[in-house]
Amino acid sequence: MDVAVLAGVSAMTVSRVLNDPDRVRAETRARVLAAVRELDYRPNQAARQLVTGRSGVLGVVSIDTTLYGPATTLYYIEQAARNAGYNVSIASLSSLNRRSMEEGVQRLRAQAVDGVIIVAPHESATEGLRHLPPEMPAVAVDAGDDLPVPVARVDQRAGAVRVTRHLLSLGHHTVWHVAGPADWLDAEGRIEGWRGVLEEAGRPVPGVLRGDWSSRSGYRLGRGLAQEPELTAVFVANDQMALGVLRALREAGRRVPEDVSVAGFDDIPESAYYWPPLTTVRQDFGEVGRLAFHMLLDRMAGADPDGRRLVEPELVVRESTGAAPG
Amino acid sequence: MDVAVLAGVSAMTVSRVLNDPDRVRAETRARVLAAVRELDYRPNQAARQLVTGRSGVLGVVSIDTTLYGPATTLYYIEQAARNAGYNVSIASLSSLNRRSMEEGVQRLRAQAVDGVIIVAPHESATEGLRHLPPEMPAVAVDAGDDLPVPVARVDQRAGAVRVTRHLLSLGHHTVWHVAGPADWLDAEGRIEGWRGVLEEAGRPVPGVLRGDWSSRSGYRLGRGLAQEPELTAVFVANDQMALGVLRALREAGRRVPEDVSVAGFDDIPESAYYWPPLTTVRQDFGEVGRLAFHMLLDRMAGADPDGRRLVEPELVVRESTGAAPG
DNA sequence: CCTCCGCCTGTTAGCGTTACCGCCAGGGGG
DNA sequence: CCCCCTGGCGGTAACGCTAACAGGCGGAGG
Repeated sequence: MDVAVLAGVSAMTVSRVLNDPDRVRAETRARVLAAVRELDYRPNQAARQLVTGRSGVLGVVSIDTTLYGPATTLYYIEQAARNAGYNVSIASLSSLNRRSMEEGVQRLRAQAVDGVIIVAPHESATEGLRHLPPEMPAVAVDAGDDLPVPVARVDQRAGAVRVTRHLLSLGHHTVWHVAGPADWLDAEGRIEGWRGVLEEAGRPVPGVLRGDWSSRSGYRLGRGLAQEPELTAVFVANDQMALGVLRALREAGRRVPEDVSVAGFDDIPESAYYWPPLTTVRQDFGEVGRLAFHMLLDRMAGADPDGRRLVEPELVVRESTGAAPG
Repeated sequence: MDVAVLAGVSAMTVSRVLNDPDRVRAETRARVLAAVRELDYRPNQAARQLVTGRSGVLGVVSIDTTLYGPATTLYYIEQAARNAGYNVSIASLSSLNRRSMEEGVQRLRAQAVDGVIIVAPHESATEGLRHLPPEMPAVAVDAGDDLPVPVARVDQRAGAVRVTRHLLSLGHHTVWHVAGPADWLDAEGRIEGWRGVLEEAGRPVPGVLRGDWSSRSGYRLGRGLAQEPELTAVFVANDQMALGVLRALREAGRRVPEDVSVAGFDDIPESAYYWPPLTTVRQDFGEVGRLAFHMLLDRMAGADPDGRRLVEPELVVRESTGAAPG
């Protein structure tokens, strides 16, 4: 090791200076650090990992990171990880099924990551965990509560409850719901919250319409909704689909919010500029990402594998919801 | 090595089976593979890297991966990398400046990645490259042409030319432009294309308005635009800002496209559902991502460091642009 | 029958770092 | 005055893998 020679010490001392500076005399330390700078020395991570067993890399396996939610969560995980000195390796899933989830997890495993965060509001998350060795620290984001690992998630049900109550309080007799795909847990959570409020209030519960989160599907379902004479309020499971619904209603001549109130979910940055500006439920993806990372850190330090943390969503009332007509 | 013992061969033979299967007799190979499966053996990447010098990990340093363009590019880079057996480590930049760019690059360097892709349509990309050792294979996405590495990018200027010509062909006397931030190269490219067409046609060139890519900034600038009596056509540098402009114009009572034509850039999935559906320029971020990865692969194989690949954007005409009034 | 060559497999060494133990010097207590 | 203990540092081995070379064995050619 050149640095050791230049500083006139042994390789071991250089190692100590870099890993446990206090155990070396200040003067020696200074000499070593000078040599490090002089030679622009960078420790070889592979060699370090070989002996310590730690890589300093975390793995994130996530569904389509093109979507706003996952992308934002990933972004904040990465930020938090960086601040704690970790690097982040990603495995994006193109399709959501057991096989691709397993493949993603295996890939990160092969890379010898120190821990794994699974961002998959989907039942396949369970599958991913099955393929993780039991001793591998893991955390799930937006997953179900029945997993054997800590879970950080937004309280989808609470958000749906708030927005549905908001609509009822405006005098609407009932509220329709455009939901996300069936196997997505947050889609289910939003349905449960919505249905719960309607049942509790003794209101009729219209059939659930299933979209795929895209504006396109929102538009398609919105055209159907526009034919419902009774319709005065819709809760759409995300803002992109809500955009499609808004357009379908307008094309059918139904005014928002005068004839029909529309609410979304997520509060993506654009929704405040929709026409009309969208009432929605803000999910703090940043908070979820940070939380997930810190839970993983705790887990790596040997903490309780059963932690669950809920992030409260927030109702954001804009102009797409209003008093029931008539 | 347990696998070697179980298969009754040496460690070396196991290594050969895994890396260069043809060099080992079929029968032996089968016995080794059986042992590998039996013990669920996974090679230690750190040890392999220590001796081969290759990690099988690529680094991507990117601006805010929350934005649609970077997120999509990253997604496709990751897909392409996975198919080629590489893992991807990310360094997202929270702010775009030399320091954070340098920090991101250094972090990936410390992790000993085999190659780096810089996704930064920004002058700071140059800075990032300066901190890369010359022998480190690198590729830049959407960067300038003056970099000493291969560049994959969408031809921003061509896109701007097409959309501006489209607007002039509809009879508009001139076209206003809401641009992106000053130090973003693609913002500059779009300005150049737009200005070039106007100058070539001998039309007046209105002053450039500067947004920050957000709908919010589009709305703010749109309110100003709505006061311009001469205004009949606007080319907005991305779809999110265009959404803000649409809303500002509508609020001011100026109809789109009857009074004012509005065009965007990017063709994000939602723009087809704006009101009215947005005429825009489609950038194939997927193609750019795949291209960037394959250029990096070539570069790692020792290919020409001066490759440049342009992806052609495509004009998508929808309903937000129409014939000039009067 | 011997030799040479090519195929297959084994042996040895080393990648760069850290864990573990041991050595040495100096200070405090017996 | 000697011994032990502590702080600071060095030596050695080991982490798991593969590059490079070595060697055995069977078949082809002389």
